[in-house]
Amino acid sequence: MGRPPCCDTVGVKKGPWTPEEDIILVSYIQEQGAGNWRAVPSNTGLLRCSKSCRLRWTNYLRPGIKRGNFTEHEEKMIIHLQELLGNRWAAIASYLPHRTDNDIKNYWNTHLKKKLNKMKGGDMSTTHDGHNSSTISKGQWEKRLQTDIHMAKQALCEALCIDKSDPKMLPHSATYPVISTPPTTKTVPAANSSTTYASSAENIARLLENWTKKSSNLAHNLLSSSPSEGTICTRMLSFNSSNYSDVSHESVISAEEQLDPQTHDDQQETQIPFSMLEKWLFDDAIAAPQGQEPDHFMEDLALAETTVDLF
DNA sequence: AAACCATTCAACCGCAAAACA
DNA sequence: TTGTTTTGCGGTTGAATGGTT
Repeated sequence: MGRPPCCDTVGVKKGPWTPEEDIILVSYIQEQGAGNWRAVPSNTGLLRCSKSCRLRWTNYLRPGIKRGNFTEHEEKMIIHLQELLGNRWAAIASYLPHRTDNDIKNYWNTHLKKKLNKMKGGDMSTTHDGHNSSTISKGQWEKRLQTDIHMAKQALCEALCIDKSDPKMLPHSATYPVISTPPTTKTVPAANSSTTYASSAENIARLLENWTKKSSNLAHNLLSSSPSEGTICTRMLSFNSSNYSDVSHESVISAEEQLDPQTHDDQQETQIPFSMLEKWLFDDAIAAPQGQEPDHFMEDLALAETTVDLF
């Protein structure tokens, strides 16, 4: 007997999510907070398994997600971090705010891998992830371990900072892993959800645009049908008034600044160590020839750690 | 215009770790 | 301590789309 499926396959819908489903999910998370995914399908009536709901939220609907158009800046970071951490996309994503691990993974597989192949003259005698598995050095494993420890420390530090600060900041902090914060998607309180919801609306606004074009009648029906549905659509459409054809980092931040400038200030504060890491990444990318390990990595991390200690 | 091929990316699957009872 | 449930992660797939012949 094989492993049982993660959820009943009978009556479970698969494939692309519809805007209607997105609205239901976003609305539910706004009310209940992210977490307890097991309960989401039954509580929302969505014919999706819990995994699918979580994935849709974390990779697409979650607020603050920046999609497509990777900058050269981000590209270099990914290449560098991949070199250090391997295919640990979640860890890499923690260094790139507003990017999901899935997005980074896709970008790596579709763009960067080829790019590096070309740069190395097609000489890829390494494994699929660019590492030679048989010759991976002990030092590299140590560095990985050190990085993990460092990340854990920072996560703890941030958690302690949050405890001290306004509890309302928690959802925002949990949503934006400004620096190596492990995803903290455990049950997020519904409080302060207006900020997160606004960004969620931005994320699905583009879908809604097409959707309303296709079925303007349906949108109208939603507005005028049940009170709850009407509320959902009214909320969505109210956000639709702003221009977010391209949900860039800047636009997300500025939109949130308008809603809650304090949160942005806090975010900037916690970004200090991240900027240092970035500096290291780019300094090193420029200084070091391809494939060379940065010797001063741990030094700089230690320096960053000192900065974190200031909290 | 149609067929074919390549690319992209959202979503699924299976496993492992974490959380819980 | 152990067994079960839930969550998170990385690899993979396949539909959609765009480009080429």
